[in-house]
Amino acid sequence: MDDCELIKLFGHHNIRPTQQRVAVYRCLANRCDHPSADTIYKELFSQFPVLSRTTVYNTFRLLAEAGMIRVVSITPDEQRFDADTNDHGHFLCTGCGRITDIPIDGTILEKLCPDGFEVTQRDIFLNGICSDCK
Amino acid sequence: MDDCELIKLFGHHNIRPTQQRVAVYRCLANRCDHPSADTIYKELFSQFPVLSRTTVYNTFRLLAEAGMIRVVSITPDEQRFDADTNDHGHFLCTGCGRITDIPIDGTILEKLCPDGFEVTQRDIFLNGICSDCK
DNA sequence: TTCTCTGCAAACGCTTTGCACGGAT
DNA sequence: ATCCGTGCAAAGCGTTTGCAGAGAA
Repeated sequence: MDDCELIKLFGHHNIRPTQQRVAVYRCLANRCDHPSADTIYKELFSQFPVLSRTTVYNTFRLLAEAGMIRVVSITPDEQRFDADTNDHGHFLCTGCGRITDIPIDGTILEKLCPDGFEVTQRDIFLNGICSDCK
Repeated sequence: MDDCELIKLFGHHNIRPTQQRVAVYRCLANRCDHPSADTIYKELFSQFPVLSRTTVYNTFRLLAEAGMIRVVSITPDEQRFDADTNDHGHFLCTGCGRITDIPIDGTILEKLCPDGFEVTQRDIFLNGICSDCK
Protein backbone atom coordinates (compact mmCIF):
# COMPACT_ATOMS: atom_id res chain seq x y z
CA MET A 1 0.00 0.00 0.00
CA ASP A 2 1.57 3.29 -1.06
CA ASP A 3 1.50 6.53 0.90
CA CYS A 4 -1.29 8.00 -1.16
CA GLU A 5 -3.67 5.11 -0.54
CA LEU A 6 -2.77 5.08 3.12
CA ILE A 7 -3.51 8.75 3.56
CA LYS A 8 -6.86 8.27 1.84
CA LEU A 9 -7.63 5.36 4.16
CA PHE A 10 -6.94 7.55 7.17
CA GLY A 11 -9.06 10.28 5.62
CA HIS A 12 -12.04 7.98 5.20
CA HIS A 13 -11.97 7.36 8.93
CA ASN A 14 -11.43 11.02 9.77
CA ILE A 15 -8.08 10.35 11.35
CA ARG A 16 -5.21 12.71 10.70
CA PRO A 17 -2.40 10.82 9.04
CA THR A 18 0.45 11.93 11.23
CA GLN A 19 3.91 10.48 10.67
CA GLN A 20 3.64 8.30 13.76
CA ARG A 21 0.16 6.97 13.05
CA VAL A 22 0.99 6.09 9.47
CA ALA A 23 4.20 4.38 10.55
CA VAL A 24 2.38 2.36 13.22
CA TYR A 25 -0.37 1.30 10.84
CA ARG A 26 2.03 0.44 8.04
CA CYS A 27 4.20 -1.59 10.37
CA LEU A 28 1.19 -3.56 11.58
CA ALA A 29 -0.14 -4.13 8.08
CA ASN A 30 3.23 -5.46 6.91
CA ARG A 31 3.27 -8.17 9.55
CA CYS A 32 1.13 -11.27 9.82
CA ASP A 33 2.08 -12.24 13.37
CA HIS A 34 -0.49 -10.11 15.19
CA PRO A 35 2.07 -8.12 17.17
CA SER A 36 1.61 -6.37 20.50
CA ALA A 37 1.94 -2.62 20.95
CA ASP A 38 5.36 -3.11 22.47
CA THR A 39 6.59 -5.21 19.55
CA ILE A 40 5.59 -2.47 17.13
CA TYR A 41 7.14 0.16 19.36
CA LYS A 42 10.46 -1.66 19.44
CA GLU A 43 10.53 -2.33 15.73
CA LEU A 44 9.70 1.25 14.82
CA PHE A 45 11.87 2.87 17.44
CA SER A 46 15.00 1.27 16.01
CA GLN A 47 14.38 2.95 12.63
CA PHE A 48 12.33 5.91 13.70
CA PRO A 49 13.46 7.15 17.09
CA VAL A 50 10.87 9.92 17.23
CA LEU A 51 8.23 7.73 18.76
CA SER A 52 6.98 6.90 22.22
CA ARG A 53 5.20 3.87 23.57
CA THR A 54 2.30 6.11 24.53
CA THR A 55 1.79 7.12 20.93
CA VAL A 56 1.72 3.50 19.81
CA TYR A 57 -0.94 2.74 22.42
CA ASN A 58 -2.88 5.90 21.52
CA THR A 59 -2.73 5.05 17.85
CA PHE A 60 -3.87 1.47 18.27
CA ARG A 61 -6.79 2.54 20.41
CA LEU A 62 -7.77 5.19 17.90
CA LEU A 63 -7.52 2.87 14.91
CA ALA A 64 -9.40 0.10 16.72
CA GLU A 65 -12.23 2.46 17.67
CA ALA A 66 -12.41 3.60 14.07
CA GLY A 67 -12.56 0.00 12.88
CA MET A 68 -9.34 0.23 10.87
CA ILE A 69 -7.73 -2.56 12.88
CA ARG A 70 -8.90 -5.26 15.26
CA VAL A 71 -7.80 -6.09 18.75
CA VAL A 72 -6.99 -9.78 19.15
CA SER A 73 -7.43 -10.70 22.80
CA ILE A 74 -6.35 -14.31 22.42
CA THR A 75 -3.33 -13.89 24.70
CA PRO A 76 -4.28 -13.38 28.34
CA ASP A 77 -1.46 -11.03 29.21
CA GLU A 78 -1.40 -8.49 26.41
CA GLN A 79 -3.39 -7.10 23.52
CA ARG A 80 -2.43 -8.10 20.01
CA PHE A 81 -3.47 -6.27 16.88
CA ASP A 82 -4.50 -7.25 13.37
CA ALA A 83 -4.79 -5.02 10.33
CA ASP A 84 -7.04 -7.58 8.63
CA THR A 85 -10.58 -6.64 9.59
CA ASN A 86 -12.28 -9.34 7.51
CA ASP A 87 -13.99 -12.20 9.35
CA HIS A 88 -11.51 -14.86 10.35
CA GLY A 89 -10.49 -16.78 13.44
CA HIS A 90 -7.22 -17.01 15.33
CA PHE A 91 -5.24 -19.98 16.53
CA LEU A 92 -2.73 -19.60 19.35
CA CYS A 93 -0.11 -22.34 19.43
CA THR A 94 0.76 -23.16 23.02
CA GLY A 95 4.05 -24.60 21.76
CA CYS A 96 5.63 -21.73 19.84
CA GLY A 97 3.25 -18.95 20.83
CA ARG A 98 2.50 -18.01 17.24
CA ILE A 99 -0.93 -16.75 16.28
CA THR A 100 -2.20 -18.08 12.96
CA ASP A 101 -5.20 -16.84 10.99
CA ILE A 102 -7.98 -19.37 10.55
CA PRO A 103 -10.33 -19.01 7.60
CA ILE A 104 -13.93 -19.23 8.78
CA ASP A 105 -16.86 -20.11 6.58
CA GLY A 106 -19.16 -17.09 6.64
CA THR A 107 -22.27 -19.24 6.95
CA ILE A 108 -20.93 -20.65 10.20
CA LEU A 109 -20.66 -17.18 11.64
CA GLU A 110 -24.22 -16.29 10.70
CA LYS A 111 -25.54 -19.15 12.81
CA LEU A 112 -23.75 -17.86 15.89
CA CYS A 113 -26.06 -14.88 16.35
CA PRO A 114 -28.53 -15.59 19.15
CA ASP A 115 -32.15 -14.51 18.79
CA GLY A 116 -32.83 -10.95 19.85
CA PHE A 117 -29.16 -10.07 20.16
CA GLU A 118 -27.29 -7.68 17.93
CA VAL A 119 -23.78 -8.88 17.27
CA THR A 120 -21.17 -6.28 16.41
CA GLN A 121 -18.05 -8.38 16.76
CA ARG A 122 -17.25 -12.06 16.52
CA ASP A 123 -14.07 -13.63 17.77
CA ILE A 124 -13.14 -17.24 17.30
CA PHE A 125 -10.08 -18.23 19.28
CA LEU A 126 -8.54 -21.67 19.13
CA ASN A 127 -5.71 -22.98 21.27
CA GLY A 128 -3.56 -26.01 20.67
CA ILE A 129 -0.51 -27.21 18.81
CA CYS A 130 0.20 -26.03 15.30
CA SER A 131 1.44 -28.31 12.53
CA ASP A 132 5.03 -27.07 12.90
CA CYS A 133 5.18 -27.92 16.62
CA LYS A 134 3.72 -31.42 16.37
CA MET B 1 -24.26 -30.12 44.29
CA ASP B 2 -23.79 -31.43 47.82
CA ASP B 3 -20.52 -31.57 49.73
CA CYS B 4 -20.03 -35.26 49.08
CA GLU B 5 -20.24 -34.90 45.30
CA LEU B 6 -18.01 -31.87 45.40
CA ILE B 7 -15.31 -33.65 47.35
CA LYS B 8 -15.44 -36.53 44.90
CA LEU B 9 -15.11 -34.11 42.01
CA PHE B 10 -11.99 -32.64 43.59
CA GLY B 11 -10.69 -36.13 44.22
CA HIS B 12 -11.07 -37.09 40.57
CA HIS B 13 -8.78 -34.22 39.67
CA ASN B 14 -6.33 -34.98 42.45
CA ILE B 15 -6.94 -31.66 44.14
CA ARG B 16 -7.26 -31.51 47.87
CA PRO B 17 -10.65 -30.18 48.81
CA THR B 18 -9.62 -27.52 51.27
CA GLN B 19 -12.26 -25.28 52.77
CA GLN B 20 -11.17 -22.35 50.66
CA ARG B 21 -11.01 -24.25 47.40
CA VAL B 22 -14.40 -25.82 47.87
CA ALA B 23 -15.90 -22.48 48.80
CA VAL B 24 -14.40 -20.81 45.73
CA TYR B 25 -15.58 -23.55 43.39
CA ARG B 26 -19.05 -23.69 44.88
CA CYS B 27 -19.42 -19.94 44.70
CA LEU B 28 -18.43 -19.98 41.03
CA ALA B 29 -20.72 -22.89 40.21
CA ASN B 30 -23.70 -21.16 41.84
CA ARG B 31 -23.37 -18.12 39.62
CA CYS B 32 -24.04 -17.80 35.93
CA ASP B 33 -22.47 -14.38 35.41
CA HIS B 34 -18.90 -15.58 34.82
CA PRO B 35 -17.41 -13.62 37.70
CA SER B 36 -13.85 -12.37 38.10
CA ALA B 37 -11.53 -13.52 40.86
CA ASP B 38 -12.11 -10.30 42.71
CA THR B 39 -15.90 -10.66 42.56
CA ILE B 40 -15.66 -14.12 44.09
CA TYR B 41 -13.21 -12.86 46.70
CA LYS B 42 -15.55 -10.08 47.77
CA GLU B 43 -18.60 -12.30 47.89
CA LEU B 44 -16.89 -14.99 49.92
CA PHE B 45 -14.98 -12.67 52.19
CA SER B 46 -18.19 -11.13 53.49
CA GLN B 47 -19.40 -14.54 54.72
CA PHE B 48 -16.11 -16.33 55.15
CA PRO B 49 -13.44 -13.90 56.30
CA VAL B 50 -10.70 -16.52 56.38
CA LEU B 51 -9.78 -16.04 52.76
CA SER B 52 -7.28 -14.00 50.83
CA ARG B 53 -7.30 -12.76 47.29
CA THR B 54 -4.16 -14.77 46.64
CA THR B 55 -5.98 -17.98 47.50
CA VAL B 56 -8.78 -17.17 45.10
CA TYR B 57 -6.25 -16.59 42.32
CA ASN B 58 -4.32 -19.73 43.26
CA THR B 59 -7.49 -21.78 43.31
CA PHE B 60 -8.76 -20.55 39.97
CA ARG B 61 -5.41 -21.24 38.34
CA LEU B 62 -5.30 -24.72 39.84
CA LEU B 63 -8.86 -25.57 38.83
CA ALA B 64 -8.35 -24.18 35.34
CA GLU B 65 -5.17 -26.22 34.84
CA ALA B 66 -7.03 -29.29 36.01
CA GLY B 67 -9.86 -28.59 33.58
CA MET B 68 -12.48 -28.23 36.30
CA ILE B 69 -13.28 -24.68 35.23
CA ARG B 70 -12.63 -22.52 32.19
CA VAL B 71 -11.06 -19.11 31.88
CA VAL B 72 -13.22 -16.75 29.85
CA SER B 73 -10.98 -14.07 28.36
CA ILE B 74 -13.75 -12.12 26.68
CA THR B 75 -13.12 -9.01 28.77
CA PRO B 76 -9.85 -7.31 27.90
CA ASP B 77 -9.04 -6.09 31.40
CA GLU B 78 -9.60 -9.11 33.62
CA GLN B 79 -10.05 -12.86 33.61
CA ARG B 80 -13.50 -14.26 34.10
CA PHE B 81 -14.27 -17.83 35.09
CA ASP B 82 -16.90 -20.39 34.20
CA ALA B 83 -17.69 -23.64 35.98
CA ASP B 84 -19.43 -24.97 32.86
CA THR B 85 -16.76 -26.77 30.87
CA ASN B 86 -19.07 -27.98 28.10
CA ASP B 87 -18.69 -26.43 24.65
CA HIS B 88 -20.50 -23.14 24.41
CA GLY B 89 -19.83 -19.58 23.38
CA HIS B 90 -19.97 -16.29 25.26
CA PHE B 91 -21.62 -13.02 24.44
CA LEU B 92 -20.46 -9.79 26.07
CA CYS B 93 -23.03 -7.02 26.02
CA THR B 94 -21.34 -3.69 25.55
CA GLY B 95 -24.40 -2.04 27.07
CA CYS B 96 -24.78 -3.73 30.43
CA GLY B 97 -21.50 -5.63 30.54
CA ARG B 98 -23.19 -8.95 31.17
CA ILE B 99 -21.74 -12.14 29.75
CA THR B 100 -24.32 -14.58 28.43
CA ASP B 101 -23.79 -18.20 27.44
CA ILE B 102 -24.41 -18.97 23.79
CA PRO B 103 -25.32 -22.51 22.79
CA ILE B 104 -23.13 -23.66 19.93
CA ASP B 105 -23.97 -26.46 17.56
CA GLY B 106 -21.26 -29.08 17.98
CA THR B 107 -20.97 -29.68 14.25
CA ILE B 108 -20.02 -26.04 13.79
CA LEU B 109 -17.13 -26.43 16.19
CA GLU B 110 -15.80 -29.50 14.39
CA LYS B 111 -15.39 -27.51 11.20
CA LEU B 112 -13.21 -24.96 12.94
CA CYS B 113 -10.24 -27.26 13.29
CA PRO B 114 -7.63 -26.43 10.64
CA ASP B 115 -5.75 -29.23 8.86
CA GLY B 116 -2.68 -30.46 10.68
CA PHE B 117 -3.49 -28.54 13.84
CA GLU B 118 -4.45 -30.06 17.14
CA VAL B 119 -7.07 -28.00 18.90
CA THR B 120 -7.27 -28.25 22.67
CA GLN B 121 -9.54 -25.31 23.36
CA ARG B 122 -12.15 -23.41 21.42
CA ASP B 123 -13.49 -20.02 22.39
CA ILE B 124 -16.26 -18.23 20.63
CA PHE B 125 -16.69 -14.68 21.82
CA LEU B 126 -19.38 -12.37 20.55
CA ASN B 127 -19.79 -8.70 21.36
CA GLY B 128 -22.82 -6.54 20.87
CA ILE B 129 -26.10 -5.53 22.47
CA CYS B 130 -28.22 -8.07 24.28
CA SER B 131 -31.99 -8.27 23.99
CA ASP B 132 -32.49 -6.50 27.33
CA CYS B 133 -30.43 -3.48 26.31
CA LYS B 134 -31.97 -2.95 22.88
C1' DT C 1 8.83 -34.13 60.67
C1' DT C 2 7.78 -33.06 56.09
C1' DC C 3 5.06 -31.36 52.71
C1' DT C 4 1.31 -28.52 51.24
C1' DC C 5 -1.71 -24.59 51.68
C1' DT C 6 -2.60 -19.98 53.01
C1' DG C 7 -2.16 -15.04 53.11
C1' DC C 8 0.22 -10.72 53.64
C1' DA C 9 3.07 -7.53 51.26
C1' DA C 10 5.69 -6.45 47.55
C1' DA C 11 6.80 -6.91 42.84
C1' DC C 12 5.51 -7.17 38.03
C1' DG C 13 3.92 -5.97 33.42
C1' DC C 14 0.69 -4.03 30.40
C1' DT C 15 -1.90 -0.05 29.76
C1' DT C 16 -3.73 4.50 30.86
C1' DT C 17 -3.43 9.15 32.65
C1' DG C 18 -1.55 13.87 33.83
C1' DC C 19 0.67 17.34 32.06
C1' DA C 20 3.58 20.32 29.41
C1' DC C 21 5.71 21.16 25.07
C1' DG C 22 5.47 21.59 20.05
C1' DG C 23 3.21 21.75 15.66
C1' DA C 24 -0.74 22.42 12.75
C1' DT C 25 -4.78 25.19 11.47
C1' DA D 1 -4.71 32.04 19.44
C1' DT D 2 -6.69 27.71 19.66
C1' DC D 3 -6.74 22.94 19.09
C1' DC D 4 -4.71 18.58 18.52
C1' DG D 5 -0.90 15.24 18.79
C1' DT D 6 3.18 13.70 21.14
C1' DG D 7 6.00 11.86 24.81
C1' DC D 8 7.91 11.62 29.38
C1' DA D 9 6.96 10.14 33.92
C1' DA D 10 3.93 8.44 37.11
C1' DA D 11 -0.10 6.10 38.36
C1' DG D 12 -3.38 2.26 37.97
C1' DC D 13 -4.88 -2.26 38.12
C1' DG D 14 -5.19 -7.20 37.66
C1' DT D 15 -2.23 -10.82 38.65
C1' DT D 16 1.89 -13.26 40.34
C1' DT D 17 5.69 -14.05 43.48
C1' DG D 18 8.47 -14.31 47.90
C1' DC D 19 8.28 -15.77 52.10
C1' DA D 20 6.91 -17.05 56.66
C1' DG D 21 3.52 -19.15 59.46
C1' DA D 22 -0.26 -22.64 59.98
C1' DG D 23 -2.10 -26.96 59.14
C1' DA D 24 -2.52 -31.67 57.29
C1' DA D 25 -0.39 -36.28 56.62
